[in-house]
Amino acid sequence: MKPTGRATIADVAEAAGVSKATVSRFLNHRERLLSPDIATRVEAAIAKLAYSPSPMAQALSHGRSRLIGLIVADITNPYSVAVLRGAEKACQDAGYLVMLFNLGNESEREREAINALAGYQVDGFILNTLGRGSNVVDAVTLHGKPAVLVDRRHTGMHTDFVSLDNHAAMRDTCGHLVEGGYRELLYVTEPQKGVSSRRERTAAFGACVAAHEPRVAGEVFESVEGESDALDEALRALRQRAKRGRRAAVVAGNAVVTLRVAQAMARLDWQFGADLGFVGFDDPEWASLIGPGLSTVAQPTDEIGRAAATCLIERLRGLDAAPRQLLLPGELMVRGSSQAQP
Amino acid sequence: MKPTGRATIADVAEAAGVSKATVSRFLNHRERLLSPDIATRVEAAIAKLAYSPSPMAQALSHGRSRLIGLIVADITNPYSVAVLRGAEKACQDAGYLVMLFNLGNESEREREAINALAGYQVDGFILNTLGRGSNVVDAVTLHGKPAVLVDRRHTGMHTDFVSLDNHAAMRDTCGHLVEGGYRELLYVTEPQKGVSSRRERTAAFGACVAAHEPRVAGEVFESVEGESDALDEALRALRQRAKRGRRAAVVAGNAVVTLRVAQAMARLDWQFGADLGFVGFDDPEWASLIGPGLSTVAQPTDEIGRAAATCLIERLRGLDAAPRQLLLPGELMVRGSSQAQP
DNA sequence: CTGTTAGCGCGTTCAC
DNA sequence: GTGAACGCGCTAACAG
Repeated sequence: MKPTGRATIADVAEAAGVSKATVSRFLNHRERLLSPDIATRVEAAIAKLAYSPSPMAQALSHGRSRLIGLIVADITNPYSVAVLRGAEKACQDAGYLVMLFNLGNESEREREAINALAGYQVDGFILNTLGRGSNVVDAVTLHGKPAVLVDRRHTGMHTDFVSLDNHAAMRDTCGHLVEGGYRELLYVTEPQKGVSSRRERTAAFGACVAAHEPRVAGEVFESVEGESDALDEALRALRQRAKRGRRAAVVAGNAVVTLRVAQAMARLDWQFGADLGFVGFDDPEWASLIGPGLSTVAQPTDEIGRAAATCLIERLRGLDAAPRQLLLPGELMVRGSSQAQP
Repeated sequence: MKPTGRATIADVAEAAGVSKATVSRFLNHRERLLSPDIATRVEAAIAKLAYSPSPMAQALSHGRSRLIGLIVADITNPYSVAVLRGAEKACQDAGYLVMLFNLGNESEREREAINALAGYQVDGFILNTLGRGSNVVDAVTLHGKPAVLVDRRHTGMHTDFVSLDNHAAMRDTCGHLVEGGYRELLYVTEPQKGVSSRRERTAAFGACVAAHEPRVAGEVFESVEGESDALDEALRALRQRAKRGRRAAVVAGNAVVTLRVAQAMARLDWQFGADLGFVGFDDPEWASLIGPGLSTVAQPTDEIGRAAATCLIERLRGLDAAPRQLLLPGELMVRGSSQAQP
């Protein structure tokens, strides 16, 4: 066995008494048949030496690496992880490996990430990033690799896009609350900045309220990390408005916000359901354990990740269709926090 | 600009009017100075063309890829993700990229993972895997790459190892409970199988109880996914024993178990603190929101990941010391579930 | 059908 | 100090 520990194509060629090219053909162009005699000899040698081609050398020569670059805005975010999980699985199943780059919320590093990954000749990108300062388009386009956007779209970037169907999910959510008798709604979101998903959900909330006017009134509150006083105040104001017999409910834009609202409720010593209705986007495992259970909108995170990877791999296999848009449905998980109180 | 979109070393050489070798030396052997004149010319060309060497070609030729393979038993586990996060950051800071492989709890795939990553010439491995069927040693040794184990040690594998100091953490936990007047203790863990961390914690629990005997009595219960009845029964039995004035408490082996126990408490309609004391390993964000707040042992997950990566990178830089063992201290987060009830 | 040759982009001898 | 030549492992273009 060679010092490197791995057999090379040359070793196989020698062992089989043929040339490297023949071995290469045996591997890549299975369809064009080579004389059965030689084929079996090669096959034997390749098995005997436990040979498997070096992806790096293949990448260098043939240009494709069977690597997929996954760039995540913030790996702290459970949503990102859930997507990561689905995507990683789909990639593995298709014979691709995932190279991971976490931006740690520093959106300026996006370019750096793309370049670093492109250096390794990744075949394509899965992007779950902020997408502000849309020079990203150029970067990706520059390297000529296909990309899929997850959850957050970049303005002006015509690539495939996979996400929760925010509009439908919000419609279901608000419908459920209105039907349950809630009349004063407050949508709590993280600061929108340029993040498309936050903007979409906020817009959808506005549309839903408008659709139910004048029976229903709605407001939006941007919750900033660390500024818990403001959130407490917003919740108090909401309950004030609810005083004249109109029941009030909060809709949380994601799991982070849900956590903040739950903490605020604990500070105020209010009970979900009894004092304030609630539905939150994302369905963390602990949702059923808080108070009477938190109603949520469960995202099909695994499917989203899988769909993103599948989309990308189809492109890698040559699909040349117009940019697609996959909006996957969420599932409303009704628990105690949005049940009518007897 | 070339069709590939990226400048090669040849382009730089031509632009600077020198040979490729000179450019290569400028990059790698900065110490040995080449005539200042040429140096500046090369530097200019390299900047003008925005040249950066191809890691793949480097890997192929020089043998090192600046890639680190990270194998995770189950990316669903928040602990794995937390480690992943710390490791990824440390790797990035040191100029390495992470290649991710998720076993999805199929421990047989460990070999496959190692081979796949080795194919890409990863410089080393970070392993957070089950480590059963310890043929892994061979596999890693075979490829001659250094590795560092996180959280779970593989029997007979002499590599660096990073983990929580399970023994100390358990000592603190039990000490806290005993001090708080709890006398009947139940340690709930996932089935131990071959997982070293679970065995260590269980053993440490036994040792702690022994140290406090005969004032304190302790039992161990293995909670299997889906078999919630058995868990409910174990908790009832615990409270039975506590009847004669001895207060009872549960210690949960990790966040998964904590979740199961919390669900059981909800089913039984018992309150943490009032009906049963509780401390759980791992400190999920929602711990403070359940009942009066769940006491926990917070693992320094970020440091663990960072330490693992740092260890490995030191090895890659040539450190040739005996296998090290880093046991990082946990932090006891005291909340309502283990407070003495008035 | 198969072997020979020429690169992919880079590091590293070896001469000059 | 610097350039030419070779090899890393593999694929693709030509021959035969």
